[in-house]
Amino acid sequence: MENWDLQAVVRGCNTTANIDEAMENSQIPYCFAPLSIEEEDDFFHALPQLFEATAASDELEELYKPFYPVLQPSTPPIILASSMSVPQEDITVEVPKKLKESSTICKKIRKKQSKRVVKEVKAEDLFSDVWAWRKYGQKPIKGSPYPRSYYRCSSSKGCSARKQVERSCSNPETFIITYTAEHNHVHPTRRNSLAGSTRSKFPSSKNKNKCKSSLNSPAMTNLAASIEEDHDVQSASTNTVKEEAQLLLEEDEIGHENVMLDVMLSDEMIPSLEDLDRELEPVMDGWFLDQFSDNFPSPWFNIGHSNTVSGAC
DNA sequence: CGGCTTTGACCGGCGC
DNA sequence: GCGCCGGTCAAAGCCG
Repeated sequence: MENWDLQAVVRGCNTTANIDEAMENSQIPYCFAPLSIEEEDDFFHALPQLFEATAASDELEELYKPFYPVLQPSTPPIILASSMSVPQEDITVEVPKKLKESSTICKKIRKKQSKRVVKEVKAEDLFSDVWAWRKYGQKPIKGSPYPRSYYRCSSSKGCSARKQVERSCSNPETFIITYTAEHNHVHPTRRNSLAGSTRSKFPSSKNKNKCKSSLNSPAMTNLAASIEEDHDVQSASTNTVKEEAQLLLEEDEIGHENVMLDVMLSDEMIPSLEDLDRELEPVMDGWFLDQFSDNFPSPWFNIGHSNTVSGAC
């Protein structure tokens, strides 16, 4: 184990405090009482921000559990509304007798239970993920014009963590990420090999591949892939590259505070802002340079609009 | 060579 | 029982 991890774990406890503080600042009410499944559902929909914080605290709790007795003697773990991380056995115990009598309902509950964490993020936040994900499937979803992509954690073999990425129907600018299961390992110090991660969907275009190669983060590649998928579906989109670039710029300015809060509260910030910043700095520097320099279209935009824009890198 | 994406096939749950 | 649908598998091919 590297020093990074140890420091990260120590600082991670401060992250919990950050969440605490951030939630206070955002005037999001704590909810200490456990909620019913239906209440949870409503609660999560009503308070997506808190939902994200919940996801973060869930993983934090798991991650730092071994250190609780030492590091949190006076600050008990925050009990948030979500109890979704409770193991299945525990859930079975908590299910009312009436529900137990109905296997169908139980199954429905379990199915509901399996969808643990749902996040709604903007496109630019899709890449802010310290985990390495491997795409293992994609399916068109009935009722949705956008396909759903299935990813499993490739940071560690045997990790059952999964996520589904789907563009929001109501707000196509955002993506709905559904996390299922939990990581059975700590955050990776490095992501997995990038080999193959830059494969183009359009083998005929070598230029596009080269553009993709400039993305040295698999998460960036995932984002690119998602956007690419979306643009496959939305081939009739009338937005030009610059229009979308402007849109992203505006979103970034307008939603800057919200994005920052989201980032602080999300699990991507484990183990700490500083550590992640250190890791992502070279990546992000290059990315933002590409993204917002005058030299449009950047590689990122080329990827996003590979169907509508000829490669120019 | 290992790990990635892509994509058709397969499987299980669910409703009719 | 049948068909639909969502989720997963696995082969093929690509990339560093």
